[in-house]
Amino acid sequence: MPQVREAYREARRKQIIDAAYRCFAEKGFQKTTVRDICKAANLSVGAVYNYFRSKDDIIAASGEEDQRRIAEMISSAAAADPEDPLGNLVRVFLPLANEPEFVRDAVVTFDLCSQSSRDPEIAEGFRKTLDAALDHLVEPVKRQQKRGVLNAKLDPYSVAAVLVAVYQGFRYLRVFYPEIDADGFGSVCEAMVRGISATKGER
Amino acid sequence: MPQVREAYREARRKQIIDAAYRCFAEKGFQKTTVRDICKAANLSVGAVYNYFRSKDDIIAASGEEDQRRIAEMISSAAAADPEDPLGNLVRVFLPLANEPEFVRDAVVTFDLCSQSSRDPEIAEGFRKTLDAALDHLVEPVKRQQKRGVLNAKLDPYSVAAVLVAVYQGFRYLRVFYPEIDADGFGSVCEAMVRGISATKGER
Amino acid sequence: MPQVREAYREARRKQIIDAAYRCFAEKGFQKTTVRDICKAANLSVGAVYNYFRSKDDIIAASGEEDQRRIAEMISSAAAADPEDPLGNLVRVFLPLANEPEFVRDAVVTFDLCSQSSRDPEIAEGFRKTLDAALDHLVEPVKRQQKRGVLNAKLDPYSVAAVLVAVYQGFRYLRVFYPEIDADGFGSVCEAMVRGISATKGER
Amino acid sequence: MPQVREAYREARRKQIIDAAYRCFAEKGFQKTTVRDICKAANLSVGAVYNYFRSKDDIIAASGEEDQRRIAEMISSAAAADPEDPLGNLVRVFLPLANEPEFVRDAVVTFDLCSQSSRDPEIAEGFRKTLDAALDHLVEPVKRQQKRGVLNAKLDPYSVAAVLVAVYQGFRYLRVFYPEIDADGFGSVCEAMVRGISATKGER
DNA sequence: TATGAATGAGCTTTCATTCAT
DNA sequence: CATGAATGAAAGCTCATTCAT
Repeated sequence: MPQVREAYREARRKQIIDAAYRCFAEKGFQKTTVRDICKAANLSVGAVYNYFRSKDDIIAASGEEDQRRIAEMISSAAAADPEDPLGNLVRVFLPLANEPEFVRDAVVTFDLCSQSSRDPEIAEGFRKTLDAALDHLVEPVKRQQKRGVLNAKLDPYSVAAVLVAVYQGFRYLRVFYPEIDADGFGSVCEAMVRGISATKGER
Repeated sequence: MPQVREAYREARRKQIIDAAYRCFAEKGFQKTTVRDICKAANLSVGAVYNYFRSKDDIIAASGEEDQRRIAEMISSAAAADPEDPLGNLVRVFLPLANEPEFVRDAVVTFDLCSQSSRDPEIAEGFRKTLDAALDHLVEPVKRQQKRGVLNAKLDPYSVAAVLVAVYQGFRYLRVFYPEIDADGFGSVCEAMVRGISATKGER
Repeated sequence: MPQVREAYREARRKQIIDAAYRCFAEKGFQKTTVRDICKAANLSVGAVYNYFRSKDDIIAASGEEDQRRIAEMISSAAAADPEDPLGNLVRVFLPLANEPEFVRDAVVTFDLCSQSSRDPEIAEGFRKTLDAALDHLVEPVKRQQKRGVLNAKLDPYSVAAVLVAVYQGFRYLRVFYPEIDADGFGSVCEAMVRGISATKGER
Repeated sequence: MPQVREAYREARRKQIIDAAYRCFAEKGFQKTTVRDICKAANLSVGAVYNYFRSKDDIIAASGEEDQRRIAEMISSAAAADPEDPLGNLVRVFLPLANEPEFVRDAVVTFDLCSQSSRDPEIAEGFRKTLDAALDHLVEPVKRQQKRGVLNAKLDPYSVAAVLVAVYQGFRYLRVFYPEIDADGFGSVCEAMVRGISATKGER
């Protein structure tokens, strides 16, 4: 019985988080009112406060969801092509730039980032999932280094960090340049990956 | 006389923008109240409204200032070492990561980024200076391509874009990882730059 | 349930309008603050804004109420004495001059009048009820003309207009002359009404 | 020399009052800012405060001016036709309804009226000039009564009051009905004046 | 649990007035 | 006398949160 009740609560929470995420994407955290969220979730104000202690609580939960999604995408993209996991990242992520949610979600991420620096609770959840994302990259990097495909002298954590940085930096630019040349960007990225490939001397 | 008057007005505006920037860095745009800005600028509320039409106006001005600063840093860094302008970027920018303002300012940039997607006026000022920053990079890239140092097949605008992306992505990570290994990050970047260097075949 | 809900809302609206009217009479529209109204209505600021979109909205509603009251008085006064409806108007309205609300309400009407010339929303509601008031007068005037009591050559709408004008003009004077001789004023009015009576030749 | 200075001050005061009156007509007393008045008068804020102690002071002066104008018009209209001074009033005042300033000025009068009930200083100036206007009417009324043209049994002050009331009431209606039938209104007025004329029995 | 009316602190902005120049 | 930058009280309005039903 508590099993059922718990599942019910979880479903409601997810319903609220999803609604909130849509609102946040559209209007930002601060300009989204609790009423906006309630309306979007088809719930009354009181109901929402049964599942979350405060608006900040909803923001934090939304942030974790946002990061969880990114981490998931990274790990599945890296796992999809064991032969060339890093190259596959570029092939998987760049086309996303044309999805309508791309900018919408990017803006939420950057909003979260700036909130994080003020609210430790948000930062906490954020970092946890960012850690997970990085871990999902470090592993294939190490594997490729062992296989002699990547320059073994480079710190695998740093490589993973640069990859994430390039991705987030691309999202950042994309916010301002909807017409950005994603393919050109991808070509430069691929060329750069060659720069961290193992050469004869470094093998 | 109008010369003096105008200079006076400019000085006051700068005083307000600087104060506002500090507040924004500390509390974010929305949580910063106009009164906070006034207090930080040592001015009365009415005085501030003599120089700016609204809080949004101050945000927009702050945003332009933020971008102008970045563009300036990029152009001066690229100009400092004509032999290796791109490599110099890494050498100039990475050490900044340890400055106390690094995270503080990064957070403002990302806040601005997310505001931009909602407020066209902010986006306008932002994009203008982002354009300038990119232009300052495209030029040395082209020069290096002509000199046969960089792979001429790559689109110079895309190269510039990736460089900016890496920088902003690094700032992003730095917000969450104060302990991030900047040197390791730099090493990977340098290795990557080698990936876009001209090789014999492409020369 | 919606029946009850609706009735509840209407009751609250009336509560607010009444409180607002008292404030407006005492201090005028502009000098009455929303907080004044809230205090007078024994409600919090937020509560009031649950029932009205803005202060102007409250003013408009108050204005309609004000006009509605006048129209109602006119129509009931005219209906009370079918033999001499116009004469009855004088008999009914003049004694009101001694009521304490007389000046208080007059001032609201004139304030509304001047607001109307600027705010179309207020003017709209105002005119609608003024129309109704005039209509309530035109009908008895026409009836008296048919009965041969009033000069049939006069435009009944103009007669109604003059009657309203005399009433409002009297209120106007009363604002400045609390000691005005209402009976003398009434005598002159009655004499004037004789001037628009049908004479042998016009019968 | 003080003569000249005094004349200069008077000229400036009039300049300000006129500008203020235009502003008040357009936006109402409360929504007119001191800056509006200064701009309309082509003077700096400080300059205006050299001639008036406060905004209320300007309003009061404007009000006296407004009433002075009406009193002047009444007295000159009544004096113009010694044979039929009252009839002449109708002939002079009704055509004014088509002047563009008619409604504009009416609104100021009603605004003043409602301010008067709150501000004794305004009321004071207002009443003084209203007294003058009434006096200018009482005299010809008395004269006509002596000549046996008007019913001598009526209180001349009340007659004057009704005349002013009709005029102000007409202005009031005109605010809401730009299309009001002024001629019809005039005909009714003339018929009414006949009602207060002396008849054989009352002569 | 669900509801949504009520709360009131706190926000941005305006504006009458002062006063150093 | 003229100027207009500076002041700061106070305005209208919003919104996170509570709580009786």
